Amino acid sequence: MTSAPLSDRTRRVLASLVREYIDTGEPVASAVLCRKPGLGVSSATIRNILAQLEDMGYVSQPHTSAGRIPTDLGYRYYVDMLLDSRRSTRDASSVEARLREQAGDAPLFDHLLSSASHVLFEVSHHLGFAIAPSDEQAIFQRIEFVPISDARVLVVTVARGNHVSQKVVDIGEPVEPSALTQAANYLNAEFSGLPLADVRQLVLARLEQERTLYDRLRDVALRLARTTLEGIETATAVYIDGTSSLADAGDAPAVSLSTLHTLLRMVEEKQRLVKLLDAYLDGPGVAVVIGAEHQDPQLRGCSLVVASYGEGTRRGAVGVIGPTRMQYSRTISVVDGAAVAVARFLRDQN
Amino acid sequence: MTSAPLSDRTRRVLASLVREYIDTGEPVASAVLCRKPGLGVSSATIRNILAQLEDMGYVSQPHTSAGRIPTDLGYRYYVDMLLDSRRSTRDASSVEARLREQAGDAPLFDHLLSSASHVLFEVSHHLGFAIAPSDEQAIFQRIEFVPISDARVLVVTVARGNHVSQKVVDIGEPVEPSALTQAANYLNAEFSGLPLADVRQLVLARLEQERTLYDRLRDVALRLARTTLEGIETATAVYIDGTSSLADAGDAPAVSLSTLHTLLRMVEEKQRLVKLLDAYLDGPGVAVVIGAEHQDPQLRGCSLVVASYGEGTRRGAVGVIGPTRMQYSRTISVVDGAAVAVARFLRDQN
DNA sequence: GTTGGCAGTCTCAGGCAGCGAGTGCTAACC
DNA sequence: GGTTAGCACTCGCTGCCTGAGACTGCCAAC
Repeated sequence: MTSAPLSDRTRRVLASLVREYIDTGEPVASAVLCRKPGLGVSSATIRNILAQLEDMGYVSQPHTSAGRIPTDLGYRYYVDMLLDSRRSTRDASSVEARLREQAGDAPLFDHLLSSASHVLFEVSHHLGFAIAPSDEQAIFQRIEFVPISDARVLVVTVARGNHVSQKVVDIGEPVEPSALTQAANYLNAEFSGLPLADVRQLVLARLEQERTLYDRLRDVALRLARTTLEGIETATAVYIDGTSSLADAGDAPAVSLSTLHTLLRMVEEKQRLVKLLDAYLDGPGVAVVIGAEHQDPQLRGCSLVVASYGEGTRRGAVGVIGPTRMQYSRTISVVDGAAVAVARFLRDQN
Repeated sequence: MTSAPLSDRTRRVLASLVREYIDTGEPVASAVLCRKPGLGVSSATIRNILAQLEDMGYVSQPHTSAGRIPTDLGYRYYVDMLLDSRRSTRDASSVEARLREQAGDAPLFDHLLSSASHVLFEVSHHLGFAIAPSDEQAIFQRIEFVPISDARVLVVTVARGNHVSQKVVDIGEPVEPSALTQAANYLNAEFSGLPLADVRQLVLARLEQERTLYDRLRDVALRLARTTLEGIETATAVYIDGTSSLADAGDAPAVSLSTLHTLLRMVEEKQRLVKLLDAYLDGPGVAVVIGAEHQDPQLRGCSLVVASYGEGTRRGAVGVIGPTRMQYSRTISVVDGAAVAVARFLRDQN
């Protein structure tokens, strides 16, 4: 398990082995590798190299007389090579075209993200997901109250970037529709253009003041606004598509049954996925988490490819979850492309 | 495969065998059955009866020296006995209590149904679902237009029974907010209290007339209404919870991987589930579809327990999908209870 | 019609041999 | 020193056999 830098040739052998294993799913023999173009050496030499790679923990043998398969560490090295080499050559155009086809030219925010998860699934054939940024920093445009029943109101909030969200709020007492309209006018006049987080703070501050003012209209407006804004932090919108890919038994059952179970539970409780990503999403660009690198032991059987989009505190994420033996090169391209495309959509709409 | 009526004792043996198999998952031996209380005969007699049952296709042997397991036909006979015997003794109270706890006292329609699917999953530990009735016959209460961007409007439709639905509509040209309010007022005054299907017809009829009238306000109102009502028939709302149960490997992997794949695809394209149910949902009460009775060969590995709620043309459905080897008795109770509970909720809100 | 008894059948687990794939090692070579 | 050919060795896989165990089917007695 030494970490001496690998020679160029050794790295080519490792990459070749990983690619071959991803393609076939079978342990790779030295004879197979030396038949590959690019490294003109005999199988005996390959065997020496493979023995070194095994010492270093990059490959392993299921049993003595079998070929080698990559370990999670081997995948990691391979993926790092990929990420290095494609720093310059990103191409989002094909994914972006698909996304535009799916979502239209100026989609609503939630439609854009659900389309993104769908496209990711279609292109990668793995579970695709898209996560909205926290609403905290979204720019408040307008609020509108639609009376539903005597004491119930549908609150529609519109934020910049075609970002529409709805919520039903129970106000204890019946309120006149005209009062609701006035309340909305008041809020729109006061707060339009501010980040939602600021709006919330201002609303709370005013509610403190109003206690002594006895202005009924403002009171209703502010209380409705408070209840609406309360929900903002708690749940992040998550869009997932392609769960069926997890049970796609092309040749082998991509992931184990217990991993499958964990993933399906994650799809049910989407917030768990958000939590999972929080741990890995810090920098820009594509992040890859492979098998044993997962903190949750149940997820050791699968890999995660994720990229963030947006800037500053308005960051969301798109990505793919699939078996450790996945086509990383392709998947990384696709996820990166999707992140770029989503970011571009959002920029165009400001 | 004769269909002579079974003697009382033979039926008790079959029922006992099915129950035992559902409990253990192992082929049931004659010796095991004769130890059960209720039928005081020796194992040899049981063997004779089992041989008859096998001739008739109700049970089968995995191999010569194994016990018997029920065939799908055997499950069918057992389930029919269950359905017969519980005609009178339905008890929805426990499910209803859970549903009330989950959904609150006067939930919105979609929240009620998603709670129903959740409760069905929790109680049965199988995939639970709830399907909304067609909107066609819902009684229109109010429509409201919320401007989102220059040429885009969020249309909120409220129907009787806390049934709120939203849709974003693109109108080609920018429209003044005040015009939208007037348009909504016009539509509400004209159509409130009518079934949605009638509203749609009336809207189309008026649009024909208006062609010659050149009243811009009405024109906008009617065109918005038409676009909104267009979507009504196409998609039925479907709520699903508990997909993870399908991969719950307690002892055996409940359903085969290919069945699992089909079911997950059905969860993705929910309308396929609606289509599936159309074939089975005609009468009132609980319907059970077992294994090979499914038209789709991919679904042969699982069973469906479903009950409809509501009356006349306002019928929806709730139900459960699980392995053929499921606790039918319990599941039927639960699904029946859920249907009764949902119906009661809806009745209380009119 | 029911029952006890017994032979027959089949699965399952364990042990063993032969085969083949693929390696590790060594000695020769460049 | 790195590379290569050759060869012995290892080990999983398959097929075969055997004994044990689980049930049944059948028959004769009740």
